[in-house]
Amino acid sequence: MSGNGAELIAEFRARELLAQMTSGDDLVQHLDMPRTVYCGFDPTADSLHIGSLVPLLALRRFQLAGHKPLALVGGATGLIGDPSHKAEERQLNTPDVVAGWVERLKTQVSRFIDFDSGSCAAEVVNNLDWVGALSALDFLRDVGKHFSVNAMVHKESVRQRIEREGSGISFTEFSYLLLQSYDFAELYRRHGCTVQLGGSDQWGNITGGIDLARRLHHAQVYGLTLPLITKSDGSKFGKTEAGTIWLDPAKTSPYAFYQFWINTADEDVYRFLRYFTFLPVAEIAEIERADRETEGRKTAQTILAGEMTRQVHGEQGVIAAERISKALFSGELDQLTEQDMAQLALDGMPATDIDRGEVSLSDALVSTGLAVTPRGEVTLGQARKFIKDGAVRVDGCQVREQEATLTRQAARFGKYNILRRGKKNFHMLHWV
RNA sequence: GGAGGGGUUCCCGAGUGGCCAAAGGGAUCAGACUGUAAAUCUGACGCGAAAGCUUCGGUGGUUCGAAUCCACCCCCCUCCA
Repeated sequence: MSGNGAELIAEFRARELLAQMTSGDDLVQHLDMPRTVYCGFDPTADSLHIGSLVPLLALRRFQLAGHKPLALVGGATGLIGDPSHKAEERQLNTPDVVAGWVERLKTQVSRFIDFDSGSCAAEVVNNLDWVGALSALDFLRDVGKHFSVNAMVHKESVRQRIEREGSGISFTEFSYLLLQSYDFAELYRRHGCTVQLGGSDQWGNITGGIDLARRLHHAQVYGLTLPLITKSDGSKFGKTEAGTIWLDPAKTSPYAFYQFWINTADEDVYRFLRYFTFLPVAEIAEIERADRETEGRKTAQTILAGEMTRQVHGEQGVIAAERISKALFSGELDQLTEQDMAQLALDGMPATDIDRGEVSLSDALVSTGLAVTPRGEVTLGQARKFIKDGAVRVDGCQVREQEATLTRQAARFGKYNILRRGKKNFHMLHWV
């Protein structure tokens, strides 16, 4: 199960997953042998979001090619904060909060890599294990001595902050580079890790580690960065009006996750299939070709949504997401049985409990949060506007009466109503 | 230090005493069309059902009335030294 470096790198190129790599040919040859590869994930929240997917999947791609992946969870670096591409100094999180997040990330990261495949079985490591034990003096003498402040000041990530009036950068964040560099050197020492993956914003941190590994251990190690995911319309990838798309099903339901992908623009969808799925590039090209001849709805978005939801939420997640999507968008709401309705709520459809006998439609739009203004506020006035515009449907029927009232008696099965605002915003009312 | 230009609603950008909640464009949301698309067209776009209330860097002032005039302050830009 010895890898073939050229093949693996060609695969990355074909998927446009290669932003930069150090010493090109050397790295390709290096990857002819099974190696140990690492990528770090800092706990900046209680869950990873969709932006971490590309590096996470890259680790898996390396593993499938016969290399051993190490997923590093930044229990130490998460306490400091990476200044890269951050406009302002971060708020420090308390150690126990970060420790909690580390545990969550460990679990999340684990579903993407295989821990049971012999010599290339994955491992999760935590840099707090080695950084936590390091004394300040040892750190300054053994690590700090190898870094030139003159050079650091010129790094893009730092320079932006230094030149920026009124914000600046603390010594704490300034030191981040040293910590991440030390991680690489230490993973080389402990695990023989010789390759680091990361987003393209990590280039500076990765090359820092390469230098340090050479100075500390006379080791030749390598780095490879993945591109920043862009959208054809220029907006930021991974956000919707509802906010960040998280990997944690409690924060972004499998349904919402599925919907995120199904709404991918035609101009982006084939690229995303290459970035995010394990479908062979040739197969993706075939999908694209077939879609070109298709009238109407392309198949690519459905495939992408299915693949991604399966990867992140498993087969059950796909089934649930497809079930809700089908029910809501086919317009056949009246086909749903009471069990189906109960299931929709369990499957993660947004729902609000009503404990009164009746509510006015406009109040319901407010309490469900459907009546959001373009600026993001939830107001009664907006609820009225939506009703007037004909944007509101109750159980599939448009309601334009300003004074409309929903009652428990009229609810489906005496329990449920499905509110719809606009084309794709649904919310369940649950009469309790 | 000297000279000049500027800070307007989410963004860009008009507006120099009442007709300004403030032109126009973008973004956003909704409707039509469609594929839960794109493009296009239409509508909305500070809060409020309304009366009205809160906005034009900040604070005071002039005035019946100010985003618009005056004073001071804060911030940005350009040129000169």
